[in-house]
Amino acid sequence: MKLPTLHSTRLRRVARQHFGWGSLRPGQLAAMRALLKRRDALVVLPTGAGKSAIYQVPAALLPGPTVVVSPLLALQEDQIRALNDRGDTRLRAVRVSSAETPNQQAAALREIATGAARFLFITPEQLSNPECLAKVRALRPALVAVDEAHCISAWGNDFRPDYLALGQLIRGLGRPPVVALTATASPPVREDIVARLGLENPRTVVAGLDRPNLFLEVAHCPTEEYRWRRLLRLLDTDQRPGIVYVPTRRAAEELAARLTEAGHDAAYYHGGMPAGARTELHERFLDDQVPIMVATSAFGMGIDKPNIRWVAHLALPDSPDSYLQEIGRAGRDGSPAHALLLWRAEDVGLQRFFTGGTPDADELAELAAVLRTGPVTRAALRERTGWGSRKLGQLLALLERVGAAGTTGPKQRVSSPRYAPEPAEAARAAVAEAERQQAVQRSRTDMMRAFAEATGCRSQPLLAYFGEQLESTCGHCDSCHAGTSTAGDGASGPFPVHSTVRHAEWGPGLVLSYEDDRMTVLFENVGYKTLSVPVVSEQGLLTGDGSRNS
DNA sequence: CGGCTGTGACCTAGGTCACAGCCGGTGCTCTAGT
Repeated sequence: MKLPTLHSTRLRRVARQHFGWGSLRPGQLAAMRALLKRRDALVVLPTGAGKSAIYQVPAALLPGPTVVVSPLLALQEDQIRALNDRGDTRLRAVRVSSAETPNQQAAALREIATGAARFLFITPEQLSNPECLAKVRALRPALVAVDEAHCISAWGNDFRPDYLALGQLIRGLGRPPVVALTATASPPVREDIVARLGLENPRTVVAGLDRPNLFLEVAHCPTEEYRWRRLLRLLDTDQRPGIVYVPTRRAAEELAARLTEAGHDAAYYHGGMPAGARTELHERFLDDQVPIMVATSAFGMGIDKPNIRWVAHLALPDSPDSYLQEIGRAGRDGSPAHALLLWRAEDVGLQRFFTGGTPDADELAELAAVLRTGPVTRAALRERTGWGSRKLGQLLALLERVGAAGTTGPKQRVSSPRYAPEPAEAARAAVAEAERQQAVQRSRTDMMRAFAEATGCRSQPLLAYFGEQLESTCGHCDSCHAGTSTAGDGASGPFPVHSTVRHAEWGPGLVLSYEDDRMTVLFENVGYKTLSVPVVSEQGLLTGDGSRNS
C-alpha cells in the first residue's frame, strides 16, 4: 500500500481540525493536492458532494488569500455565512460587491491584507473594474476558485459578458493557481472552461453523474390538458417538497395559482420578482415552508437542500446540461426521489427563440473598423455606436473570438490586435462563429429531444452525452422498470468510444457512444449528431485518426 | 420558432376563420430621486 504523502496528511489534518470532516473522498483529495502543488484543477461534482471543500481546505494552508469568483450575490452570502459561522478566524470570509458601501469594501480588503480574513468573494463584474482588479492584485492571492464555472460557457457569450474576460482578469491578478468548480459540464463545456480560463494542464476530477436513487421518468404529452393531469398524478403520489420547472415567468405565476386552487399549496419564483421576495421565498423553501415551488430556471443555483423529493419539468429543457443540473437537486439525502419530464413537441420553439438570431455583418464590420482607430473603453463604444451594453458585449465577444478585438492595458480598453483581419473579413468570420455557436446550441436541444423520445434505458444516453459510459442499463428509469431497456452493454462500432473521427462536411468530432445501431458524435463545428452505424460503415462517412482522448 | 390575442371579413347574425403583431430566460452594476 502506498504511503500517504505529506500533502495528503496536512490536508486531512486541516479538514479534520478546522472543518470537522473526518474523511476526504479520493476525488476531493486529488484536486486539493494539485492545488497545494500550485497546479490548476477542473472539478465536476454534484452540489452537496463537497465541492467547496476542495478550495477551502487548501486555502487554509496556502501562504496568501483565496479569491472566490461566484456568480450570484445571494449564493455568496450563503457561502460566506457558512464559513464565518465556524467562528474560526483562519477561515474568515469577506466580500466586495455592489451591496457594500465604498467604506465597507475598503474594510474588507484591509481585513484580507492584514490576514484577519482569508477568503475574498467577488463577481466577475467587480474584477473587470480596473481599480478593483489592482486592489485585489495587491493582496497577492495564492488561489482563485471559480465557482459555478459552467456560467462561463452558458452566460459568457451574451448574458454576462464579463465572464468571458475572466481568464484575462485572473492573469491580471498575477495568475495564481485556478480551480474551476461546477456540477455539470459536458465535454464541450469543459473545453470551453479550460480555454476561457486559460487553465494549464488542469488536474481534472469528474465523478458521480449517475444517481441511483433518482428515478427518471419521461412522458410525451399530446396536449396541455394531458400534461396538467400527469402533473396532478405526480402530486397525488409523491411527497413534498418538490420543484416544477416551467419555461416562462407567466407560466410560473399561472401554474402556481392553478395548483393552489386545486388544493396543492404552491408558490412561484422567477427572475422578474423583487429581490426581497426572492430571498424570502428561497429561505422559506429551504425551511420546508413551501411544499411546491413553481419556477423558471432562475430558481436553483446554490440550493443545497437534501430532502427535495421530486423535480418536474413542464417543458423540454434547452439541453441535457440544464436538465441534469435541475434534476440533480432532487434526492441529495440519498433517499428515493423522482425526476419527471412532461414534454410536448411545441416546447422546442421557445428554445429556438432563446438561442437567438444571427448578428448583423454590417454592424460587426462597423465595430471592427472603429476598433482599428485605437484603444477605446466600452463606455465610449456604447456612446459612439448607440448600442446597449448587452448587444455591444455580444458583438465584441464574437470579434474577440476571431482575433479582431482584444482587451489591453490596465484600463481594460478594447482595441484591434496587430495583424487583425480587415473589418469585412472579421465580420464574415464573426458571423460564421455565431452560426457555429448556434448550431452547437441547437444540437444540444436536439439531444434533449432525442433523450425524451428514446425508448431504451434513459441513463445510458444521458451519461454518454457527458462522456461517461454506463456499463449496463441503469435500473432506475421508466424504461428499465417497464423492461423495455435493451441491454446496451458492449454496444460498439467501427470507432472506439472517445476516439477522434472526421466527417467530410462536419469536420472533426469525438465519438461519445453507441446504442443499438446508432452512434452519437460530438462535432466541434456543428455540435451533437446521431448517425446510423450501418450507413457510416457502408458509405465510409467517417474516418478515424486512431487517437484516443481521455 | 410557435402560441396567444386581437381584429376584421364574412354578410344580414353572431360564430368561424385568416392573419398580423406581440411575446418569451438567466444577473451583475450604477444612478437618480425619495
